[in-house]
Amino acid sequence: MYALQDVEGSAHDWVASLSRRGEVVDGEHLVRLDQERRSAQERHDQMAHRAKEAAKRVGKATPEEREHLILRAKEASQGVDKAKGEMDRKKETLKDALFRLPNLPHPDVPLGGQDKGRVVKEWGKASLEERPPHDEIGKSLGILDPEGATHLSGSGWPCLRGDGALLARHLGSWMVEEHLPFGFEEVSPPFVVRTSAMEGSGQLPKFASESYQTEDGDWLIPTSEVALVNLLGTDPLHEEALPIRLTALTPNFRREAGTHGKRNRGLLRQHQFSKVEMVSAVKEGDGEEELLFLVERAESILEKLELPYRRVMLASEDLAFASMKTFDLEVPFPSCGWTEISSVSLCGTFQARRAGIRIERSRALPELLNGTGVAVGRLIAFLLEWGWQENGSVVLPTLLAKRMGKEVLGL
RNA sequence: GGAGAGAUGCCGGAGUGGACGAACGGGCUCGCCUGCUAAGCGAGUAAGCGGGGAUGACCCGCUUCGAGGGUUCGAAUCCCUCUCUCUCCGCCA
Repeated sequence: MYALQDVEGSAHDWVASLSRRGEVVDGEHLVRLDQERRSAQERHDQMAHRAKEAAKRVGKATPEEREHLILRAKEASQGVDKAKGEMDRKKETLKDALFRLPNLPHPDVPLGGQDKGRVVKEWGKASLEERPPHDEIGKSLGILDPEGATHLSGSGWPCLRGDGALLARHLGSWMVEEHLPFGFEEVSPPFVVRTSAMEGSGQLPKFASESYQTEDGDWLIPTSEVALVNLLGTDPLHEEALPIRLTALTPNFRREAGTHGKRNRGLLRQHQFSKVEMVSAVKEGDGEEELLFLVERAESILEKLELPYRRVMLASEDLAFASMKTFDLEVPFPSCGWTEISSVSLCGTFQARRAGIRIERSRALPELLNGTGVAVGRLIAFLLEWGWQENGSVVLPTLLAKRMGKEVLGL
């Protein structure tokens, strides 16, 4: 979201920048709306001034002149109502237009679509030799129960059992514990949020169809980013407290309508999945540095599990609504290739403005960032394929083996 | 779910129809005083938007006393709705 008062000077820059995302915006229209809003306010302010003066005169009037003055004041007051209605409409129109604009891509971001993402780092050795897909491995080990999930909930829902459930539980809490020493506060937020929260972090108004809405009009969080980001807006932030870092392990709910196929099977794309999320609020100007910090946090998870990955800078058309710059971490699935397991985004002041996140006694807004550190379901899926052996068992990374109390699943 | 109370500036807290952007206290800032982390004295201290001005100092106007609507010439003050907080009851993990 951009500031109303910036429209006049910046609308044309926005248009140019947004076109890099493939977003077509009519800049002339924005400028026109802004001019209309200004002149509407001028008219209103003048009339309100006159009406105020008239009302004051009534209060001081003698009984004889009173009646006459009230009549005049009444007229003035009616004029204000009209002018106010006009002004409010103009403001609303402009706000609504701005509200629908996504964040501006960072200049570093490569131009184009999905295929234009830039691999900026590779770690570990990616063996892509043929293996069964993770869901088959999981099923034969008895740790994935898609039939059970379907029986309960229909297609697209996860059900982990036995070592699968244990693995999910260990991975989730282990990852949170990994982040805590780096200045993160752990949060266990509500999984249901108001519409205003979804708007604040940028999931609405554009992507309503992607999320589940309750009968009361609230929403199941599609990511705990929604909860964590909006949590920051409860009270103004203390400047000395920055950077503020929050992390949470939560389930996330997405409709993901109409997604089937090889790349989406098993745990890869579900209506419910849990992940560890990280959110940071930093001083304006510190966003880029924090972005790398968060990426490295996510990478350290994979490195400690001795899993190969690559870091990709997303291209402009691939950015999320609120993001200006995003790094994805991808892992090489033998069955279906490089697959996202973490996504870390710099949102600048975009969300702060939408969600009303302020710094106490300061005009500056904080920059916000969010990132996955990392997704539990996809991590399990990758572990299954990565550790798979000809005899059908799955070798666990050393660190995890300790925690699980076993080195191999299925023996 | 039922009953009641409340929401005012950075904080506390007055204010029940006009002279209230808001008493008073605290805090904070600047200055004075005191010769030295105390006490005292004085002044200042909301934000947003629009206009003027050199995109400065500054000046003018509008809006804002939880949010939205209503009554009125005029609302922090009256009415309605909503949100939130607190207390009691019910219900539960």
